[in-house]
Amino acid sequence: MQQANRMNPPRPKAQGATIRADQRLFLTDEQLRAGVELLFFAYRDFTGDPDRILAERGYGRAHHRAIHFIRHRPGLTVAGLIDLLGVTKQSLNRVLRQLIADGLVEQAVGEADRRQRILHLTQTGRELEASLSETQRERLRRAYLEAGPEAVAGFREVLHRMMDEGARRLVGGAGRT
Amino acid sequence: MQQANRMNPPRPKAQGATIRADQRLFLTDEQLRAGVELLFFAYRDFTGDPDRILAERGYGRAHHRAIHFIRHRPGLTVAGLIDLLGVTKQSLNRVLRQLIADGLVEQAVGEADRRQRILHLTQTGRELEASLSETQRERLRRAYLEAGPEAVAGFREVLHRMMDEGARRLVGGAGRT
DNA sequence: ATTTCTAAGTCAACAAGGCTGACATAAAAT
DNA sequence: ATTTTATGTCAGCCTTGTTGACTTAGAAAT
Repeated sequence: MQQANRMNPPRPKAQGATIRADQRLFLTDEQLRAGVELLFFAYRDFTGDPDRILAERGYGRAHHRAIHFIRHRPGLTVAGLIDLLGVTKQSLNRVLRQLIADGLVEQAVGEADRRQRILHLTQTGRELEASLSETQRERLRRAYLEAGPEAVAGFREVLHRMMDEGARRLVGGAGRT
Repeated sequence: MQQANRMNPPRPKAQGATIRADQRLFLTDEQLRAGVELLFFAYRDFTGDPDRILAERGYGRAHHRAIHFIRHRPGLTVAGLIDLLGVTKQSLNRVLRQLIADGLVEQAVGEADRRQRILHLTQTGRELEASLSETQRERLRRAYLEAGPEAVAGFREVLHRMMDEGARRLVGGAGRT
């Protein structure tokens, strides 16, 4: 099951004296395809650790995402969470209802707008969130450490530019750039 | 919480004999958390384009992954695909059966081992695969181009180190970077 | 040659987590 | 007073993952 990947030599061909082929080797279809697979495998392993912890408690990845954002976006409303997750109200409601029933999440009536429900974690919720994100931070920490600051900057740079316009504004949390 | 999540100037700093705290700013919990979110949003947008195309044809992400690997791993067997995807035989079978029925995938009896089924795409299958991966490569190409070769190297480096041992061997197919 | 193991396929049942559509209520906005 | 918005909920559907059980064909081992 080997091979058949490198039979895709750089296409650019010489085109005048402007751009040389070897300057764009990182943009060949083969390089891009490798990036696609890298993302697939890395993301799969990345979500694997918390998935195992969640399964023990009868939760899924959707619960993880919800409590992650509730933890890190103080003052977050239901509509805000829906925007962040990119899911429908009905879909979120199902997991939110569980989390509230289980005492991991609480709601408070919004001060400015009393229709809003401001979400926050309980102590129990914070504990679960911490144990979940710790596994992911640990994985990332190891990768960052091994790769070094320069690589990390590049990692973040590329990921950032991969995002849609809309998403870029959501990244980084509250008082970010 | 007031730092740039994008341009993330590395901290080379002159190091004495010991490691100073500011050399590890890229390893703070806050930086790591930002990385976690970056991955979430980038991956979500990254899979969004093909998802839309797939939906038009009544397929899902599982079909995409299957035809991707069938396309890029010549001689791939069913068991091999199961390993790559990390799903069960039953789960894959459902998807594979559809793809075969719809004439996107064909099977050939293995030469060495006639129990095996060697998977390959038909012309139609190759066309769909191309249109799906083109959207992803295009997104990645833009991000790579904007970020530059150095950043891309870092991107790949970090992703690679995020993977589990087992997955690293599967990446890139053949002779990878 | 017979037994055992393996690759593939299938059926059934279940769960998570997406989706749409329809509707209800309270509070804000007009 | 009316309309719009934020939230919540019911019902039903789909995809894609899971387990468990069982079959068939071919390879391997005894």
